[in-house]
Amino acid sequence: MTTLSPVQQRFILHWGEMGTRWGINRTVAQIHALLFLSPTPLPAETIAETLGVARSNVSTSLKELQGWGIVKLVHILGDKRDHFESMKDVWQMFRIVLDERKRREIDPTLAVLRECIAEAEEDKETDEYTEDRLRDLHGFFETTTAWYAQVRQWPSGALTKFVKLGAKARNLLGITGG
Amino acid sequence: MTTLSPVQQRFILHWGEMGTRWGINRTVAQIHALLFLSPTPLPAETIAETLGVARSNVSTSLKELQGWGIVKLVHILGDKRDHFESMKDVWQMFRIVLDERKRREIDPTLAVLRECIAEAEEDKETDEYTEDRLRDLHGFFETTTAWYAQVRQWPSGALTKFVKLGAKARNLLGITGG
DNA sequence: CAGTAATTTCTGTTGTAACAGAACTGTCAG
DNA sequence: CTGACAGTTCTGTTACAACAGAAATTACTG
Repeated sequence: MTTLSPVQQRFILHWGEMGTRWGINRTVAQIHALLFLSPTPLPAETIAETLGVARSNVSTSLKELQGWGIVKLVHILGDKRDHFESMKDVWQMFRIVLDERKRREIDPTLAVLRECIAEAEEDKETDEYTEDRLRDLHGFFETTTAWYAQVRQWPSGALTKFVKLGAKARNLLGITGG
Repeated sequence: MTTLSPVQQRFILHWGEMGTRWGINRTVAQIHALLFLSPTPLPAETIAETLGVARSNVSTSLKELQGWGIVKLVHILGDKRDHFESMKDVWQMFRIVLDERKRREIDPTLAVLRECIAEAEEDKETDEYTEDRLRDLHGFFETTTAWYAQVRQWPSGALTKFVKLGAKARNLLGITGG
């Protein structure tokens, strides 16, 4: 894996690019892509060589990926170096990422909204219009997170079944109008 | 609106912070927050003063927001300046943002994956393992986007109903096992 | 057809995250 | 205890997006 095939290279570069668009460090995303494609766990040194980045950079990025919980440190018999492997189950991987982003970003946002609304209720320096908009937003996040909490428990095959049901799904649920 | 209440200020700052975490420019997000809270459309000049950023920066950011389709240029009778207003329907707003991100990021990713898989099938320099992983990923994005295409058509109230159904929903849909 | 106000585009600056390389720490073998 | 290697942390550099201010453009108005 020290040298990459054109296909591997293309995917890793694209994955890095996508990372930046979603607020993920490019190198972090590239390392994740590399590990995701690798059939075996890789040591940090190999990752650095393959991607052409500094060893120190790899160390930091791996810490980040472990923090997300999608990369794990493993040991290989007869090799004292740390090796790293990516989670391979795509569904579980994205579930973890979504959970984590909810925890890091959505939950704090909900907290801020609640506090803002509470404060706006008291001192009437903040106009009513602002309060209404914040309530809307709060309601939106409340509903969508509750909805996600439910869907995330579906087995991965369930989404496929749901898709196949098509428009029938809404009828089955009795969800009709606005 | 030239001067902000503490609540408004807090929300705008937080929204800007959240923006950066999701790959949205801080100022762009702040302007969006300001317009979202504003009961009336605002001219660029006012936005610049209120947020304390350069007029030119506001101009660029407003273009960006209009590009996303969540801010519109409007005119006020008797005022020749351009005014700007944010979409207020939170559900529609996020639907638009999701659509746009799908178009800009998910669709190109699907294209890359398809091309990578096609190329991997031909020249066997790329090992089979890589091909399998790319297929997994492609399947994942295919399913989730098809699923989103369906859910996005639900009226906003439908999600609330779905949440209230709780675990019953899966039974109604006949979605049982993995 | 000036002259003014509004807006956009251009250009140089700045702040910050990402980074490389060095220094440091820890671990193990002999 | 010493040397070699793996891994982490620190420090200075770099690259780039974000930005302010100036210049240019556009749209009116009298």
